[in-house]
Amino acid sequence: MGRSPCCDESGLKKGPWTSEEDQKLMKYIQKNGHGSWRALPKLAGLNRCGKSCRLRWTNYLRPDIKRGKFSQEEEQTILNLHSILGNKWSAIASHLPGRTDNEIKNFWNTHLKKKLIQMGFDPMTHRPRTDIFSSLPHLLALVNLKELLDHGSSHQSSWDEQALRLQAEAAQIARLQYLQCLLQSNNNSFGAATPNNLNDFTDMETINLLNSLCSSQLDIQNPTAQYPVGNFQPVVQDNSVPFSHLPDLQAYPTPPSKDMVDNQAPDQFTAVLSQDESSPNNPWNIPSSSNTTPSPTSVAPPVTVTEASVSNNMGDACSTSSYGGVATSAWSDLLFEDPFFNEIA
DNA sequence: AATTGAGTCAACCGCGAAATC
DNA sequence: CGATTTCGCGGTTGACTCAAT
Repeated sequence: MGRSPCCDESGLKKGPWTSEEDQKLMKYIQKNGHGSWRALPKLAGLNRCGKSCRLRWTNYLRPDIKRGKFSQEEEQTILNLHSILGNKWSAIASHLPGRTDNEIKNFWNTHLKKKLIQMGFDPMTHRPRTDIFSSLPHLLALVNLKELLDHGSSHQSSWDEQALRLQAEAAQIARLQYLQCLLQSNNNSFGAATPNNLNDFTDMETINLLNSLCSSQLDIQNPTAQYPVGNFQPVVQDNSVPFSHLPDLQAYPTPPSKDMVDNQAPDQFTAVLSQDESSPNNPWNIPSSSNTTPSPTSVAPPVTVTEASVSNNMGDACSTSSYGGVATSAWSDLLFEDPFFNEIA
C-alpha cells in the first residue's frame, strides 16, 4: 500500500547515469551492501532516488551480469519458460544466470515476440494464430487497393500480375497456417508428440500442403538437390517413412504436463541447457516411472520437441513443460530458417 | 548531407505485495 | 490490526544508433 514518494521528490537527478555516479554507487555497495535503498543515495553521496540506484545496480552494475548477445540455448530457455510462466520476467531471469529481467524483457519484446508473430504464433499463448484466416480477405483487399492506387488503371496488366502474385503469397500463408493447425490438432489429439502419433501423421491433406509449400520454392528441376538444414524438402509420400528428413522425433517421449511444472516451486528449477546424455531417450529428465499423463486442464502442447530440459536444483528429475515453446520444435526450427517463410512472413 | 524510420535498450513510472511501524 | 513505508515487478518511454532514402 502507498506509493513510494522517492521518485516524486524534486531536485533528484534522472536520466542516464554518469561514470562518476556508477563509481560512487559501486564503491558504496561493495563496501556496505545496499541496505535500505531509500537511504542509500544520501549515504553514497548520490543525488538520485533509491529506486533509480537499485535499478542501476541490478540491471547494470552488478558484478555477475553477463552482457552480450543471447545464445541459442538462452533463447530456447526463454521461450520454454515464457510458455510456462508468461511475462514473469524475474522468474525467467532467475533461470538465466547473469541475465536481468529487464534484459530478457527487452530481448523478448524486440526479438522473440516478433519471431513468433512472424511464424504465425500468438506470442502470449505460443499457439498458432487463427485470426489470420478471418482477416485474410481484408488484408488481400487492402493490398489490392494499395496496388491499384499505386499503379493506376493505366497499368492494368501490371496490376493483375501483382494481384495474382499477392494472392498466391497470401494463399501460401494461409496454407502454412493451416498446416500448423493440422500439426497442432494432430498433436493435441494425442496429448503430445509421441512416436506413435507421429507415425499416425500421414494425413494426405497435410502432405499435399507440405508438398505444395515445398514445390513452390524449391528447385523443381532438381528434386534430388541437397537442401541446407532447416529448409523445407519435398515430403515423400511413403507412409512407412513420413518426414524422414526431419530430426528423429521418435526418440522423444511424451513431455511432462504443465501441471507437473506448476507444482514445482519456480525457484527449484534450473535450466539444463542440453539434453541429458545419460538418458538420451528422456530429454525431459522425468523418472521412467513417472506418470506424465497431461491433465485435461493443462495447456495442450503444440508440436514441440526441445533439447532444453529442466530439472530442479536438488538434482531431482522434475520437469520441463509439456509445452516447450513452439520455437523449440523441429517444425518451428524449419520454419524459422526457411527463407521463403521469412520472406512472406 | 539531411531526413526518416526501425531497432535497441537503459531508465522511468505506477502498481501491488511484503515489511515495518 | 490498520496505516505507512519499502521493495520489486512489469509495462512503457524516450534517447540513441544505424541503415535506407
